Parts: sequence; C-alpha cells; structure tokens
Amino acid sequence: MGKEEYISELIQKLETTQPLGEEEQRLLRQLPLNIRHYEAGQDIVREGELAKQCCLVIGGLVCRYKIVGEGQRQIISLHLPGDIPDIHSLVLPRMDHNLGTLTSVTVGFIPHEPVRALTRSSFRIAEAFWRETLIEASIYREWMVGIGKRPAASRIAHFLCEFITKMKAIGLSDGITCNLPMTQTEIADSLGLSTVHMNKQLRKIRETGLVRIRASRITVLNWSGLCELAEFDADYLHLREQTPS
Amino acid sequence: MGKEEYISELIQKLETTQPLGEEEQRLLRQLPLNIRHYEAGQDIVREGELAKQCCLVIGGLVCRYKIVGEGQRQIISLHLPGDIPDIHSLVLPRMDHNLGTLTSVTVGFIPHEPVRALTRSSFRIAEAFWRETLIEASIYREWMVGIGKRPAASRIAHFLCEFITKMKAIGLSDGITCNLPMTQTEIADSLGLSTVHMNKQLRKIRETGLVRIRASRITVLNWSGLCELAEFDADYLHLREQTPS
DNA sequence: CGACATTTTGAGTCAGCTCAATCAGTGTGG
DNA sequence: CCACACTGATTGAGCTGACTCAAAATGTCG
Repeated sequence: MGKEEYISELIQKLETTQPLGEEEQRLLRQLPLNIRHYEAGQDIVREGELAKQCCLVIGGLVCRYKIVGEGQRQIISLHLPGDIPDIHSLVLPRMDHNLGTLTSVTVGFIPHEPVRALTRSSFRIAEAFWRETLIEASIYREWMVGIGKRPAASRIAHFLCEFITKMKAIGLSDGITCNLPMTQTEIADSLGLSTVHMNKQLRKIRETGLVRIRASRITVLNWSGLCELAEFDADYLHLREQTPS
Repeated sequence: MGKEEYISELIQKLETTQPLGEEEQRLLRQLPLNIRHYEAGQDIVREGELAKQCCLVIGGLVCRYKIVGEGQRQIISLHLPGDIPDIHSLVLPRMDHNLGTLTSVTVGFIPHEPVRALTRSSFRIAEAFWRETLIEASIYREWMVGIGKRPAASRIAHFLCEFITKMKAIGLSDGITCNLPMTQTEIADSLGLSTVHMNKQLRKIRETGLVRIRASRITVLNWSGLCELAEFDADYLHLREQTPS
C-alpha cells in the first residue's frame, strides 16, 4: 500500500458522513505524509506539547487519554484508520491530553501548514474537518451520558455497539463480528469502571447470549437485544448509512 | 441594549480565545438577530429537530442535556451570554440532544444562511467558530474525566472553578465571587451525582472553608485550596488570559 | 518450558444511591 | 400581617453497585 492508499482511508472516513467532490479529493491526495510506526502502549503526542503537525491513523488503534489523580487513566476516545485525531491542533496547537497507541500502529504525520492552506482555500474541506471534530464532540456527549448515568452492563454494551458500528462504517467489520484489540483494563478505563467490575459485568452480558467474545474477537449474536441493553441509537454518530445488520 | 450590543457579547466571547480583526467584527455585526425570551425550565431546541437557525445566548444560563433511561437527565454543558451553543447545527443540522434554559433567558436566533455565508467568505470567522466548538469539546473531555475518575467532592470543586473562570472571562465575575443560578439538583445532573450526595459533599466543602455559598451567590475564600481539591488547571479552557485572582 | 500479561474469581469495604422526612425561603391571596 | 402552597435545601437511615486487595487460572510467546 502506497501513500496514495493512505489518503484514501482518510477520504473514505470523511465520506462516511458526507461525500466529497472530485476536486476536494484531488487536493487531499496532495498532502505530504511522513510515515511512522509505533508499538502498542506508546505515546504519539503528549499533553502540553505545541503541535506543528497532525497525524493520520493508517493502521491500528489509537486512543486519546488523560491522567488524573494518582495516575488513573481515563480514555476519552478511540481512533480507527482514516481518523486524524489531532486535527484540532491546527486551531488549538497546545495539547490538553495525550494520544497513545493501543496496538502497534502506523501513522502518517502531516505538517500543519499544507493542511491549513487547504482549509483556507477550500471551505468544503474546512467544513469536512470541522464536521469530523463535531461528530467527535457528539461521541463525547454520548460517552459522558454513559459514564454519568448508565449502569456498568449498559455502558459496556453501548461501547460494543459503537465500536462495531464505527468499524463497519470504514469497512473493517460486517456489523456482526469484528476485532476488538483492547484489554479489559483498557475498556474499563474508557468506561470509568474498575477492571474487576468490568470483567464481572462482561461475563453477565456474555451469559445472556447477546455476544460472544473469544480473545480479541467479538461476535454479536443478538444485535437488537444488545442495542436494547445499551440504549444504543446510532444517530449521534451522524453516519450516512445506518446501523449494522 | 440594542442588537448591536448583543453581537458585542458574541465578539467578546470569541475574543476570550483569540482577537478578531476589524473586518471580521464588522461582518459579524451585520448578522440578523431574532430576539426571543424564555422562562426557566423551557426547551429552546429539542433532540431530533432539523435546525435552520442557531441561537446566540444574550442573557441567562442555557444548558445542553440528554435524557437517558427512566427519564434521568445528564446535563452536558452550560452556556453563558455570548455563546452560540448550537453553532454546530450549521454543519450537522440534526440535533442529537436538547438545549434548555436554567434561568429566564434571552436569545437571538440567527438563520443559518447568513452565518454559513460568513464562514465561507471569511476563513478567520470560520476558524473562530471552529475554535469555539473545539474548546467546547475540550471541556467535554474534562467533564468526562471528572465524571469517570474524580470523587464527588473534587468534581464539585472542579465545577465551581470552571464556572467562575468562565464567568470571569466574559466579565461577569471578578474571579472571587459570582452568581451561580442553578439548583443543587441541576448541578448534580451535570456531575452525574444524586442530589442528596451532592448536597452532603457540598456541605463538606463548605465546612473546609474553601467557599461560601449563600442562595445563588458563591464566594471563593481560598482559590488555591479549591483548585487543589479540584485538580483544576484552566489550560483546557484555552483562554488568552489565565485563571482568576 | 518458563516468564509475563491478561482474565477470572472470591471476599470484604465503601462511596454514592434511594427513600422518606423535615426545614427554610419565597410568593400569593385574603 | 398571617396562612397556605410550593420549590429547594438538608438530614437520617438503610442499601447496593462498584471498588480494592489478593490470588488463582489461563493464555501467549520466545
């Protein structure tokens, strides 16, 4: 896969929400990319840094997180291939959180300047990036509601629904089964739960026969049942094509 | 106060982050405003609606919220005068949450079209609005961390620090004291706490002598102590001028 | 086969919840 | 000026979902 292909992932991701014109695609394909690999558990960008570039996730799973109190980690969002998790640094360069890897990851760094030039010359591209950040904010809202008000089992179910839906949108899941390369501790850190409680509640969900989990592979056996437990409604993801299966 | 003044609030708010040029200010002042008043506890926009306009908060306190489960409310964000809490509807018109009033409120509705025209003709204005939504996302992240990982007392203290800091930024607080026109139930709904627990923890904070609360008036007696309890660091608000006092 | 990471289980504790009163402040009408 | 109504703040008494600590079981991989 060449650099051409990498930008295609970005285009595919942007188009999960709204199609781009030929011209915008052409402009995006001209962006320079500095490819870099990371192992699992490394930081890509750290809190406090002044960003001069942003990173396109090409392969693997990236997370945004903050450390609070006695070193507790709250994972704030997950980023799949095609995402530019720090596109905001174009406008707010001072990082107020970290970006790290959950698996081995390939990213393409893009200097701010050419991106800024693009957003200033094409309002369509500017709006596409703006929209991405707005959808991310919408996901934050949903997570906030989950952490604030939903019981653990429902939160976990919601997490699974969202993950599969997002994976399906970029063609990495059929909507029934997909790879979830996260440890239970990492999922717990995303949901504001302890690992132990996460594990016990996950077992309960498994026992109801809604999902099957083997290693990092999850299979939804009863999508509507899982959605009901999760109170999952994909509207907040603002996808053009709706829910799996 | 005429409509001119209302747009000044918007400009003042935008400039808490970054100054605007003369030209941008002039363009913003030409935006049309349809003024409307609401009582406390009313909805301005509801989940599911397709927005064709956005609303500038002119006076009073507006909140964004979702209802989950058996009618439990999670308040997601607060909006002070000068805010356009649904500026995102320009790009994502389908509302995935509600906007409601916490006090009596005056808003100015601005049709999407002229705003869209502005953002497309002036990248500076587009970036100013984008920036606002990015800062809001940053606040979501901080709230998520609070709800997910901080104990109740710390969460409450953090809430107070943030509120006063934001009020000070728009000139509605001196950084020591300010009006907080919310019931304890409403604050609890923002923090993912029950009213009862909220009340008990708030009393504990009062007893430590960090703040004084009389009716809806709060006075910080020990700012650094409160910040310590809250682990509050105003960086995430991305203000040009820093922390109260 | 180790060595290490992850998952699972058990036991005990506690922060935060619900239910149920009571108290205080603010209007309103007579 | 007082009685009544209402909303919001406060307090008390359990209850329980979620946490911590600790250990055992199960992968996983060189």
